[in-house]
Amino acid sequence: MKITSQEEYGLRCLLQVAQLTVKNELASLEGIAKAEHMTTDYAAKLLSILRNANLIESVRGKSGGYKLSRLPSEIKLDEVIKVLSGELFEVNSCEQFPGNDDKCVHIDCCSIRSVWFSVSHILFALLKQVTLEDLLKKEDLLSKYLKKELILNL
Amino acid sequence: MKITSQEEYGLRCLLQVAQLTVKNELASLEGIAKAEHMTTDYAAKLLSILRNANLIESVRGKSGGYKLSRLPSEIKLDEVIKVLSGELFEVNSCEQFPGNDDKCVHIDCCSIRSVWFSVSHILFALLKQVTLEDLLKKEDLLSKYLKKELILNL
DNA sequence: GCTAATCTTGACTTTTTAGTCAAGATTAGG
DNA sequence: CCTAATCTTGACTAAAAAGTCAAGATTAGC
Repeated sequence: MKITSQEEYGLRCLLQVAQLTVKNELASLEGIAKAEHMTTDYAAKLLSILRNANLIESVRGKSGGYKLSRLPSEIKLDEVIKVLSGELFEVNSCEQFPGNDDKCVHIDCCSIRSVWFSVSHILFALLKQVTLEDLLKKEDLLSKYLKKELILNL
Repeated sequence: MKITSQEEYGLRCLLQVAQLTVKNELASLEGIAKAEHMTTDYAAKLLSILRNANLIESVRGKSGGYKLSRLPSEIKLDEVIKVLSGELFEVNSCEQFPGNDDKCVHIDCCSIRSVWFSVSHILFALLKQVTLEDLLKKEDLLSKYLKKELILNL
């Protein structure tokens, strides 16, 4: 249960694209990488994940670049995080942790599983309340908003 | 943002210890490993993490084993998860993701960071509401309890 | 059509996490 | 005091995640 590199840097790239999209410009790979102080190769890899998930679109060739597929207000963090690293705990795969067997010993009754399900559910309900548009705000503004709104709306 | 092996299997071992502790028995390494279908070596490693964090105590020598250091009702999941894998996002280390620099580009203002902080805060507040005693219940009972109580008490 | 600026892809290397192995320390009970 | 049943530890190997490299495809503008 940790924020992964792919989530963190993938989201940063997406936010760079969002910033230019609202100005009606395309974001170039090189521009994104420079802004985020990362290599273009790594940025390219992350952007390809975002593109394959239809969060962004790319235009190839000279004067090409990336733009959001939808409005920033229509892209919610729960979707972004699922694209970048999947669910916290996959509902149909307690098989992720089968011990040394094919099948988990606890398949019939597992109190741990029910905690993961609840936590995962609430977590993604939280993330669903935050959009890329929110993330384009300044930190102090967003921070206040999150404190006021996040839990209340669960 | 995924449940790690260490969290899952570590918690399973801890729960095995808890089951015997409430019966006033010591849990042996071999017993725990057999019950969870894992190797004794791996169980040993996880139990040593739990022991170093003072969640369990061990008795060496013949007729030795493990027991909880506290009552199951006094051990909360937020602590267990922190022991097994740390915070979701370390407050004092945006340095975890500095890009190709020493210092993160966004150190002064980072909307992403404020989301991680909020989410992490709520997540551990949730986990704090669940104790090992709760986890000793049957899945269906616990599941109902979680649905009713978890969010309400935030 | 050439060229330079762009995106695309898959194989590769490095780092981290997961899991194993083996040698050793402790102690109850005979 | 010996032995068998325990726990302990650190080094090692395997698997997964992170990040790099290199070759190639596309297209605007000359």
